[in-house]
Amino acid sequence: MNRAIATDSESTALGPAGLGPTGIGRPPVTSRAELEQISLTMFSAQGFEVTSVEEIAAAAGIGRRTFFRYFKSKNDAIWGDFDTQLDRFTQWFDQCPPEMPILAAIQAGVVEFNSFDASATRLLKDRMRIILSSPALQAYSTLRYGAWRAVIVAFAAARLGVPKTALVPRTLGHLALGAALAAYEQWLATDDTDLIPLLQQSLSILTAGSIPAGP
Amino acid sequence: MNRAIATDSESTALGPAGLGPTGIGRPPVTSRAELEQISLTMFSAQGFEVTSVEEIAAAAGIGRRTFFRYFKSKNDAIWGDFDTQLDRFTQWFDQCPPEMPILAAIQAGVVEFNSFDASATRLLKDRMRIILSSPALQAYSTLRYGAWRAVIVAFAAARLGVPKTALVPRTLGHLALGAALAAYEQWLATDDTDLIPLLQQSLSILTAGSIPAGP
DNA sequence: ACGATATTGACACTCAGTGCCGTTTGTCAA
DNA sequence: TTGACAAACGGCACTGAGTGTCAATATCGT
Repeated sequence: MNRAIATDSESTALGPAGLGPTGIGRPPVTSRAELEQISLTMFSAQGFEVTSVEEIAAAAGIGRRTFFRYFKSKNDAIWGDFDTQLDRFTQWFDQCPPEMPILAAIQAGVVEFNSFDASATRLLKDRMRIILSSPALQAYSTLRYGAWRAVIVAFAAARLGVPKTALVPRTLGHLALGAALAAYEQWLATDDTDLIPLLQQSLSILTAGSIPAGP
Repeated sequence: MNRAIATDSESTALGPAGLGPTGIGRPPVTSRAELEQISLTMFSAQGFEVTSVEEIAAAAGIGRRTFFRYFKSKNDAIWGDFDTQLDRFTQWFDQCPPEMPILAAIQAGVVEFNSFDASATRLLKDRMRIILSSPALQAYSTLRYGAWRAVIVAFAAARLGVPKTALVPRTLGHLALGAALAAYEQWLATDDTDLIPLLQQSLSILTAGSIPAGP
């Protein structure tokens, strides 16, 4: 008990991401990135549920116990530098011109957040595929997305001059996330489709406030 | 692996909800409803995480193994007759007049879904409070809400004459859920506030396509 | 009373996650 | 070079969720 709902940024921030601040002490034998790489590969190859932490640790040449020093849970192994991405997300809104309408800003921010080069996009797709293929990961993603929503909520609250706990910013956070998730699902369901246009469309339903013309 | 994403309606539907179809065989020693009642009480009193299944089983006078015959997981113990509620949800949309605009229908359907008498409303609030206070339950709720979204997606797809896998219905499902979740959170965060007006407001952002006037 | 039937609960097992603690491996200062 | 120090490592033991198996138990119909 006593765990805050959205305060899990410490979960990934802590632990030996690279090494300790000074170069003192025994150096880490691996890195978060390397473990993530190995985990991702194994999850893709044989599935998330059937891949045990013990297997991953063995493949990485470390002890099971050590794995949990790099990641708070097996679920975390797939989220990479999500917190860093969130910082980028926050900064975008910080630098967003005040004259841009709030809904337009949210739409642009979300699109920007998901704009990567081809290789990073491929990696994102692999990640999302694994997440959506595993109920456990899908469930866990909700907690991660809570922090994502918080970025939007903070922006909207500031723009509207209301507390972050007000209904409107809270709702905008959920709506933006919903639109993004719909785009993700669609992206994964169809081959050779670009994510960005899908995001534009799903967010447009929100920002334009209308449903595109029928078939 | 090989588990469908949204196909978990069997999870609660199976198991001895009351007793077997015929009255033959050893009768169940308890019921899903009774176990849910006990679980809810204990979760409220001491918290979800610290309450073990063993404790619940002991309090109910059954074996730990038996608990898992009534509920697929500890998480499930709190969701009551959610599947039945979903049937009600589906039926509402089935009987929704075709001339009602799709967004208005979604708004009305979601409001209707959450309209209970005072006692059921209190129960719902207790449930939601527990869910939002536990990261594990909050995460798990995503899977349950997947079935909820599917109802909206099916309705929207039928109305729009597009497959259920199309982007627009999918997005509407996520957006409606997002609005509902925002209303729930707000409802729990403030005392003596009615859920329905909050739902109206959050859904209005979606259906009216505009943000209410500032402070 | 007997057989068919369905629930129960005990046992054993896997796996995620955690606390504890001694060991290893590096850096820095004397 | 040596020794103190700091940090990561990994083994061990433990809790708790979830599952497979199987004998015991309780009810109904004949």
